[in-house]
Amino acid sequence: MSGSPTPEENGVKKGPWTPEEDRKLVDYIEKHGHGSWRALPKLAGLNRCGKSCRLRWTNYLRPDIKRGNFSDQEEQIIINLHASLGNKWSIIASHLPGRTDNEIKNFWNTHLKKKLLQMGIDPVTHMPITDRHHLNTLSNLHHLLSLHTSPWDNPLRLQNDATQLAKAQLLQNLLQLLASQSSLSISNNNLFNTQQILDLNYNLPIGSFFQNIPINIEPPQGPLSCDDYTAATDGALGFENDNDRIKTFYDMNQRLNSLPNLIPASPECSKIPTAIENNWDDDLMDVEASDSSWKHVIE
DNA sequence: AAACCTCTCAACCGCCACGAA
DNA sequence: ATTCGTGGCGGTTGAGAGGTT
Repeated sequence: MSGSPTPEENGVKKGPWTPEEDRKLVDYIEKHGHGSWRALPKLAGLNRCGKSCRLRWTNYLRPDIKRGNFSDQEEQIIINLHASLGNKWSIIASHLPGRTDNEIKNFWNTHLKKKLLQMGIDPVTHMPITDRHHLNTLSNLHHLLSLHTSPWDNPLRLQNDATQLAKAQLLQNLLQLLASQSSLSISNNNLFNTQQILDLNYNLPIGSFFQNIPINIEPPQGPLSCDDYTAATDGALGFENDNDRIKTFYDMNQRLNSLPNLIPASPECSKIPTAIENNWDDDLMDVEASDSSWKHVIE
């Protein structure tokens, strides 16, 4: 509080609050409201600075504060909001009734940050960590894929979008890594396969993760246009309307295409070795067997 | 049992934004 | 336009609880 005397200068108490102090603060606020925080301590008979009183009330004593562990749903909301807002704890807290910014900040720093790192996701950018150290453990991928929720029928679709995007990008980066390490070039056809893998991991009809393209049609030969999406959006996937769906697909594709170019320079480069192609078709499409298949492909 | 280490989270600190004078 | 008072925010700290050696 700039301009205000510091607690030391005033000789006011610092440190943990006693039950007696809590009672005084609650009693006063229940009877009179907090009014001016600066004036409150004196009026309530507390040897504390106003700032300390305000923090104690907003972070701990307020009657509407929710106690206990964060639910999975709350966790997802925090992760998603953090992805778009960054460390705007107070705004994030406003989306979680009963949770304080301080509590969310602590939860982020002590749990979620570590969790994302373990999953191979940078907690700052929310993008997959692409260095070898993180990519060389299949568990990162397994962690992501094992989340295994179907976003389309989930009311928290927005929250899941961030996770989906992260998954898609990790897969994309994995493909890139494969391409760079084994002279294997990745074409859009492979990207199409990536989409199929995601569809299967979400238990969606083939082609549904990014778009509702029937399995029997030719994979697109270039970045998908808005018209492609429009044409592919027959059949509901759970979006409120086609605009939402198109926007989401378009955004995802744009982000995927913003990564370094994966398109081979010559047609022969785009040919995948048969063994690997078979793995795409047979093993990687099999959700149950996907762990060993991924390991096989990486090896 | 004791020493040490790690983790959690309440509380503090410094800075900033904003409104009033 | 400037200063001052206040509330609010985000980063950081440190006490204490719990776990490990």
